[in-house]
Amino acid sequence: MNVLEQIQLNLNKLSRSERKVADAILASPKSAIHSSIATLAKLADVSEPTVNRFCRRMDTKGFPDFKLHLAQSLANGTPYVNRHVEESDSVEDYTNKIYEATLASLDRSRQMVDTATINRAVDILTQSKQISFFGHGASAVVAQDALNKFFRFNVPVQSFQDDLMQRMSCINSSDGDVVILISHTGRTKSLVELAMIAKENDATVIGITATDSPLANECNLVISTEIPEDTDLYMPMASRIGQLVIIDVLATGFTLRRGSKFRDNLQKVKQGIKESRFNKLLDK
Amino acid sequence: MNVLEQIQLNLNKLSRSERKVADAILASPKSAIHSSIATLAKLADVSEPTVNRFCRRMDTKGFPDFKLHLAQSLANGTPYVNRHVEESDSVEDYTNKIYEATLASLDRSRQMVDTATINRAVDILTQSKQISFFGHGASAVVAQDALNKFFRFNVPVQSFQDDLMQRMSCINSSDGDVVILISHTGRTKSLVELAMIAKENDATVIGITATDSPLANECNLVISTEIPEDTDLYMPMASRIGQLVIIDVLATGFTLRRGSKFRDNLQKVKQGIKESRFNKLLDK
DNA sequence: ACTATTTGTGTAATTAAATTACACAAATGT
DNA sequence: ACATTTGTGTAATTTAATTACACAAATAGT
Repeated sequence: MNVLEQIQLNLNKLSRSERKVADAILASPKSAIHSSIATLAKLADVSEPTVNRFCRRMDTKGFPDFKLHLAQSLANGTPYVNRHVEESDSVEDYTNKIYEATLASLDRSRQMVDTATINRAVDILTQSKQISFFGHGASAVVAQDALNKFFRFNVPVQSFQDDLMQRMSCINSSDGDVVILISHTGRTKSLVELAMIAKENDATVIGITATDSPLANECNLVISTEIPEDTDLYMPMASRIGQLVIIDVLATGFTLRRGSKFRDNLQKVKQGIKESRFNKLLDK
Repeated sequence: MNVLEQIQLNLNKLSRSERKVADAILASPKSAIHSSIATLAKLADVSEPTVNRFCRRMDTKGFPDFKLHLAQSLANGTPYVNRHVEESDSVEDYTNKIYEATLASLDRSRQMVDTATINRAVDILTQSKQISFFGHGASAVVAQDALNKFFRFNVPVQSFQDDLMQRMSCINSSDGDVVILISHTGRTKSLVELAMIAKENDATVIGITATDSPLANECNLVISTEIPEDTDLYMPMASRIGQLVIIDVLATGFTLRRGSKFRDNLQKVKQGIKESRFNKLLDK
């Protein structure tokens, strides 16, 4: 796959002239991708066909194709890595680290997301009488965001931050109601209790939480979010970003499932908001 | 840097024929890097020079150079391109599109973030008597999240969703107070008014909003978030994710600046939360 | 509304690049 | 030492990319 590794690997299987080509490329791969076969041949002190043969030997179709592969190998420079913020970090340092950590976390959750579960959740949501979103702390924010999104759809939806309100809501829930519980760790006691109460009252409980957590075990359906080893002191919780995107996905699936009549409504809401804004054409 | 983003960005600045080329490439970037200028021209139904001109417009030296850049863009795992959600999309389709759109948006804002401004904002925050976070709709969620974060630091911080409360708070603000206003478009009337009120009362106003917007013009300091072309019906607002990360960065900068005594406090808060959770060792 | 100018687009010619064919040289094996 | 394989370069050929130019469309200015 990776051409640079490929070169490295077959280095001693090459002939003398081809070896010269390999050395020239390895010495400065960045400049190699911008040279023509002629300049590279000159640089390696071999003939042009030799360079071409070398490329073929590296399992590429020819010199241009080889350059393409080489470019791709070089591009995989910075895979989003979780580097922790340190006390001595400059603004640039910690800003970059936080962005990278967030990107890494999102990328990981993208790879982990189970679309079958998503689909099942959308199923349940579209058939529900009422939807409730509950969470605490950072997850309360996510619940609030979800409320915001689903509220536009003109469906019965609610979200409370207050524990008592949450409990009352769950106690009053019944068959056809959906309760979505959001928790990063899945260990928040009150949320686990909410799940139990809601289930007792025949509501469907969906958890956006860590797999195999106490909360997950009480849910009818779990959209699992990966939980990183241990969040250190400075690092902000990237997890809530992942939760938000899952809300986005659910909301989108919901809209698509509900059909066209529904989307007219969405458009109407968007239009309605416009009046509270400065017109784009008028300013300046 | 990234050619795919470059294409996406200049999409509406292209002529009709060049747009066809852009569409053809975006439709299948992987196959594009393996085609010659002739096949690509045929695919896009334009002439070869048009393809070449398109490449030049994307700040590359020519077609081969363009392919090189494209290859590099593709190599970074996945092409984070904003492909719009369509009615016919499957679960996998829209899930992927949303994740990619979010990742793309985050990646872009990472490149655009101005650390000097961040530093300035952290300066102001650390020296403030009180911090207020205000926003509406999706941005209210971000304000809430910010409250959540800064509250842990044991500094005077507040956030209201209610417009009247926000106004009263700004009216009562004074020198040394910081008001952080969050708005995606920067055109929300009430927020612009808040900025004016707060400024009149000598508070420092920081905006997390679009550059050159009415709101931005009223702020003492603007942390600018890019504003994408036009958000379509299905696509969720990836912008709030970017805003959240900026909050993360500010909070981190704030902690680092405040020194070690401060961080003990953070640890204490983290410890305090633990009691509301199921112990990791006890369950199962 | 018509003309001038700019801007965009394709055809054909040109140039540059890469590949192939072939010949010779070096190395290896008999 | 000779035959055969393998490697390498020169020159020819092919292919791809670019440039030059002409025409068409759109825009702006009488």
